[in-house]
Amino acid sequence: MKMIKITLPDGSVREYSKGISVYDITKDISEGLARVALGAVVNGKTMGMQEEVNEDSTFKVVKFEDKEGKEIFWHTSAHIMALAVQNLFPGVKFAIGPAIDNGFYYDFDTEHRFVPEDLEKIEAEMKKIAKENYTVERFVMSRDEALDYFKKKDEIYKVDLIENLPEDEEISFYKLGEFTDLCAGPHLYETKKVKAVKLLSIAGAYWRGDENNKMLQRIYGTTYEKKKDLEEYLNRLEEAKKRDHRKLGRELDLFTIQEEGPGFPFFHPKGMIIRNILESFWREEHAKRGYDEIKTPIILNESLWHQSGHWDHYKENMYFTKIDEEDYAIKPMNCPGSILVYKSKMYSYRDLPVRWGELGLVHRHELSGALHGLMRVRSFTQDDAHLYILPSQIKKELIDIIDLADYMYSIFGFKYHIELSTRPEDFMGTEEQWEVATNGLKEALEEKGIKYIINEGDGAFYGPKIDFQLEDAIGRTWQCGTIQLDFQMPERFDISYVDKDNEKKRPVMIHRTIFGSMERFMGILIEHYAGKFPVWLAPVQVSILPISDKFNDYAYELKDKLKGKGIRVELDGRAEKIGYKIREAQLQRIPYMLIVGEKEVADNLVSVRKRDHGDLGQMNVEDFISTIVEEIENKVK
RNA sequence: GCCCACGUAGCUCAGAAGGUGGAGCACUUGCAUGGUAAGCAAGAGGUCACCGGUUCAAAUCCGGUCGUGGGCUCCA
Repeated sequence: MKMIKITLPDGSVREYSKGISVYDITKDISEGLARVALGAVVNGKTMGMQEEVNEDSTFKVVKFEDKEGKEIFWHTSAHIMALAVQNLFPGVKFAIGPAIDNGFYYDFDTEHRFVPEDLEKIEAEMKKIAKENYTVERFVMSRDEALDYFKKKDEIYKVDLIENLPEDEEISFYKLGEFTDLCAGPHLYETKKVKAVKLLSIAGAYWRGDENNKMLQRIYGTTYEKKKDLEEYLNRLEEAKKRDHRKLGRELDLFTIQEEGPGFPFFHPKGMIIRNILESFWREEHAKRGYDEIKTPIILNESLWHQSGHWDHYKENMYFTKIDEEDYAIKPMNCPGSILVYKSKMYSYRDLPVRWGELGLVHRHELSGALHGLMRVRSFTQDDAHLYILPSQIKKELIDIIDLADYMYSIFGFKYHIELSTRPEDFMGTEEQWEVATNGLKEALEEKGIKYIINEGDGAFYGPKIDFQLEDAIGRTWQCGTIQLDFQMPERFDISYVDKDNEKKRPVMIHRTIFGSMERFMGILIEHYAGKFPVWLAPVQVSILPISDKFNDYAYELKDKLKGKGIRVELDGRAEKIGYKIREAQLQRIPYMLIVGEKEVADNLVSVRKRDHGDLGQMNVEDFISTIVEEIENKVK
């Protein structure tokens, strides 16, 4: 019998006979461990308890708490759901059913239209299956056997999947009761570990994510080992919903989106305060770093968009109009406008880099189903900038932009991750140019020691890009900042500078944003702060609340004094009780409430109540003013 | 754009097996002048998203359009 060596996390080595199961190894390490283990990471590969180990390996047990454990758990849950659906709705065809971030889904193809009541039925069936404790069996077939098996069952999606698998690999299957699925695994050994089940929603999804394919029905769900953990997760979802920027936007009177303008947001006075502060912050930081600001027209002649390549690559997303008999387009991007400014004169190599910022209003026709509050709109202002630089300046300029973005995000306390998008199918220019540009971005990131994910084929049509992804309240990430390196537009528009040798040469262009769009960034900010904006951003910084309207005179004096210091202050002089006024100010997330009554009037004081700290007691008016002014100036978080 | 669900007062929602619409909050007025998260009372406010069909009668049933939500696709 052949023996293999298994190295445990503590460094100790054990010997077993070849073909031993993950379960038996785990059991041998510790009986107790086998009860909580869901699988193991063996030589870096996650395996289920039923799988066999055949070579010398490092071996680490995984539990539900581990990322790999959740993946196993939810993947099996997807199969349990599939079996439940098969039991309840015979004739359903199965597509794919993976584990995702917080649960799993499975895509089904059936004439039956799933309705919410079905979810309850399926849920009940899943619980039954889990309780009856099926074991999940793994076996392999040859490619031909596998194809034959699914063709007989008319499982067209599985056949499609197998046909796209590499020719020489063995094909693994997992069998759960009467449900046998093509699957790489790994899976739970037995279903009884699944103690809490919740199906969350029904959605449409195209087969293989391609809109030309048939739309399947997807059911999303999640499961847990303990009922308590499921409840906790559902509570978290509820809490997150409370900070949805669309709800807070209305409650705090920041913005609305009306039926008359789907995807075209209306900014209310309080929303504009935040927006204007963000713009001032943006202008200050850019001015410090050698940027100048320009503004270019929203409507420009269609010929410009032919020249830029937008007509060929972006027409579907553009709006058009006519002026007299001429065709015009509403700009979907700011770059061509910026380039026209550049072209209006001659440049020496000494003038470069030229850095021009533009808070540019663009319009893009997004699909109606894609619109989402402020996060996805059809009209938005990009905090754009275009840099015209010498090829030798690429790395330094890229690094400076990365630093600027990092600094600006840090002011808000944002976490983000970076993605690098490479050449799309529909690209302009040559493959060599793309390679140089992509490597430029990679080098800048690597020099900064920043980790990034690569999105193959997701670049803009004119160049590769780095994206900064920020998270919203429920963990969805949104692209905000972007840096794009472009060799195409300079050529298309034949822009140049005069080099030392008196030759005209082509500058390199960088397109970049930090906020991304003012709209999206505000949406993210609202959710990030749950409406509790720090004092420097808060639309109303101080609310003065007289105990009764007898003290309104003092309150008005106080208001003028604060206003004189540039503080955004409101006065609630209504004949209401103090508790009522506090409640309203609190619901409006106003950072400071100043309560004034008989005692304060007598000694020129204010009683300070802070949004998240409650009553701070009495304070001298001047002291309060200097405290808050300092907080504003330092952009205290 | 596609799949599913939804659209009743400014907001949150109830109601309607077809017979001329309801609550709470918000708003207006009156009373109460109250010390750290909702004082009392009265009033005003809706062509039940829009268009069409069925019917003696439609907010309710049917069809379409628009919009919203969750996904897919796409993206700042």
